[in-house]
Amino acid sequence: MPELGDVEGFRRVASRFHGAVIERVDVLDAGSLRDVDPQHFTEAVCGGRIGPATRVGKWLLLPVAPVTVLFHFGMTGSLVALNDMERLEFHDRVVFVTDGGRLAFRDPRKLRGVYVADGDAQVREVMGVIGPDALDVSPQVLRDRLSPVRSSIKASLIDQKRIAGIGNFGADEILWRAHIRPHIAPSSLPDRQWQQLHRSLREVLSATARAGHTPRGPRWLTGARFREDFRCPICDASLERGTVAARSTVWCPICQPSANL
DNA sequence: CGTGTTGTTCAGTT
DNA sequence: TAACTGAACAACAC
Repeated sequence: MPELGDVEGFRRVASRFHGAVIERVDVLDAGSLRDVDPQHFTEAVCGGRIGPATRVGKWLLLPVAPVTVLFHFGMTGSLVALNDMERLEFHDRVVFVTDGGRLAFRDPRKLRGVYVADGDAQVREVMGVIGPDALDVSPQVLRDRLSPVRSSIKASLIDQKRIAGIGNFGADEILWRAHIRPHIAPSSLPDRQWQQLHRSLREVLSATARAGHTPRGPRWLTGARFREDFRCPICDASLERGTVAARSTVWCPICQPSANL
């Protein structure tokens, strides 16, 4: 699930803990703690006060001075606030017990996890090489960063080192709204399609960030993706499914023409 | 028991 | 070299 919008939702969950003090950390799965052992992690954050949560691409950063806790949610991770009544769930991996409630990193598949960094340099090191957040890129930056890709426009959109935050569903959604077929080479896009791509990107990402997840309503391709009839919400044509950039990909054969005329 | 999966990394190939 | 592809990771649903 976690793409930019989902992580933005998790950021809002975390922001409710701004100012809370971490009293204890329950590490239920040491493997979800990346590159740090439970003792070291616990010592680093216990007694610390939680600062304002921020998001960069698909990363969530939680300052606990003097360190920063980083979360990456892989495909199945989430961040949940638990009230005093609620019991832990089986897939809760790391639980922060604070004076303002409990915050749990939940992740059935354990593909990513929780990291800790000391200082900005280490934060950047943990996140690796990633491009600017997708919600911050101008039309010009978008074009400059994606156009060198020689495979497909979809591959360029989900490449985190070009721009950060777009995932598989988001890329399909953006390309569908821009009427661009995912297989098309960036080099073949005319000016007006780059403009349309940027508009669609803003539309999709701002809506997903506002919602805190990728909507699956009647006007969303992501909705149609899971609907029984599998039809385009714009033109009602039967959608097509295939593999692009090694990911499962859905597009409309009518709304997203295979060539630019 | 296969097949598929919203993310990333790495080994291997072009 | 750089770009690209596909398997692997872990766990679960179907």
